[in-house]
Amino acid sequence: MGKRKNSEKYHRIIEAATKIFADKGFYQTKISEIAREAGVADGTIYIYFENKDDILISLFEERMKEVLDNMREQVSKEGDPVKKLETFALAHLRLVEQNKSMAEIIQVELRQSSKFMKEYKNEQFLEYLELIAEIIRQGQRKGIFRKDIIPGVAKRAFFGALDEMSRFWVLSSRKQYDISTAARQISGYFLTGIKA
Amino acid sequence: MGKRKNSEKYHRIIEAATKIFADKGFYQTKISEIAREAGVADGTIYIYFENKDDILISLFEERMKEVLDNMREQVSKEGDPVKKLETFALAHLRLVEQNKSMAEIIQVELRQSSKFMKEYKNEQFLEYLELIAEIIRQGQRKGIFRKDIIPGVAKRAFFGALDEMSRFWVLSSRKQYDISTAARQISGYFLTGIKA
DNA sequence: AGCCTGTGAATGAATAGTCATTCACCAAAG
DNA sequence: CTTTGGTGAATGACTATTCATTCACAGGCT
Repeated sequence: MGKRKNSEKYHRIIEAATKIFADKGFYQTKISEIAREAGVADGTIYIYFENKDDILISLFEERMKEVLDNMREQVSKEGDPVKKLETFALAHLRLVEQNKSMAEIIQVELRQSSKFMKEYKNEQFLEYLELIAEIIRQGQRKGIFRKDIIPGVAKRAFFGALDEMSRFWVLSSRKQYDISTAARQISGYFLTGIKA
Repeated sequence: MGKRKNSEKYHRIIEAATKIFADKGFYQTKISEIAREAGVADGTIYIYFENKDDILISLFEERMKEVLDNMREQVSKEGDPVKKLETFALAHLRLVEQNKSMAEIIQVELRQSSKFMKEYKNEQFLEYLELIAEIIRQGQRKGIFRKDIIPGVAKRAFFGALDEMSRFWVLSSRKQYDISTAARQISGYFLTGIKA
């Protein structure tokens, strides 16, 4: 059954689950609801996924890989570490904007995942963070960023700032600030703060 | 039953729940486990709380009020907005350090709250954020912080940076950086970034 | 072409287990 | 004897998961 992941139904289910998980939360979501949304029978879901957890995990991996690749590419287009960070911020927030459901899941459900799937290490996410650390290290090597900045701390601070902004975005209905303004502000003062 | 909240058992249950929610997550936690941990019968819990959700909500309100008051006091001791923010960062991270279980719950479960308790607005938390915004506004009035900073964005960025740092703290067992170093770094570059 | 048959995807009703919540009963205190 | 706080086994609702059955189709046979 190597074709499971290529199947159209596999993707229909993932999409349905993304929508409903984001809407009601993982535990609140019934398999039968996902099935209805995807237009398949309850049982069909178990042809494509091992269990409910597996849907959530698959959904991440499917999407995060994509996001990570995309981000890597965008960042690598820029040579200057300062520009790289600006690009990262903007791209991150744009991604959230364009993909609200997925963002909600990452915001809320993934946070839980470390609990209910102790064994599941979210490699992709760690790599995503590492991307930031790498940019910072590069900037330090070039003498653009202060040497006393600890990349392991800074990457989290930068990501955290963006992430908190996204949370606000995702959870509030009316958008008070537009996304590029927010991105500019965040990368703006962050950069000023770490520049040599 | 006006004495419910003063009762010793009430607090024992809250404490037990805090510990177990943090450990396994809200949905994973059985009432019977909380009861066992608190050393009471299952039914007793329903004398002190309406239902499972109510335990979580009470647990927050009980604790957040305390935290908020404490933070307000510490911050108000400082006159200078720069110092206020530094104090805030350090106090926040210390709080996390001293209260790992509660921090985990805020990290993970509170994020969900808007899902599973639609009606529950977390006022206290919003006030906590507003505390940061207020400091920033004050700094702007005094001409210490740049006028083009949007307090509503900056408060989230600052909190987000701290929060992401805490997450790292809470979820990782070995502490790579000590807390005051992290606090100094974060408030450090944040401040540099927003100073006039 | 028409017929038969093996295959496996898909179905959804039935199962099986889990747990929040209740409540009939207890014991201590007054 | 009555009240009160407490108990924990029993209840009942809820749902993830299973599995016997259906169905559509491919391709071999006459």
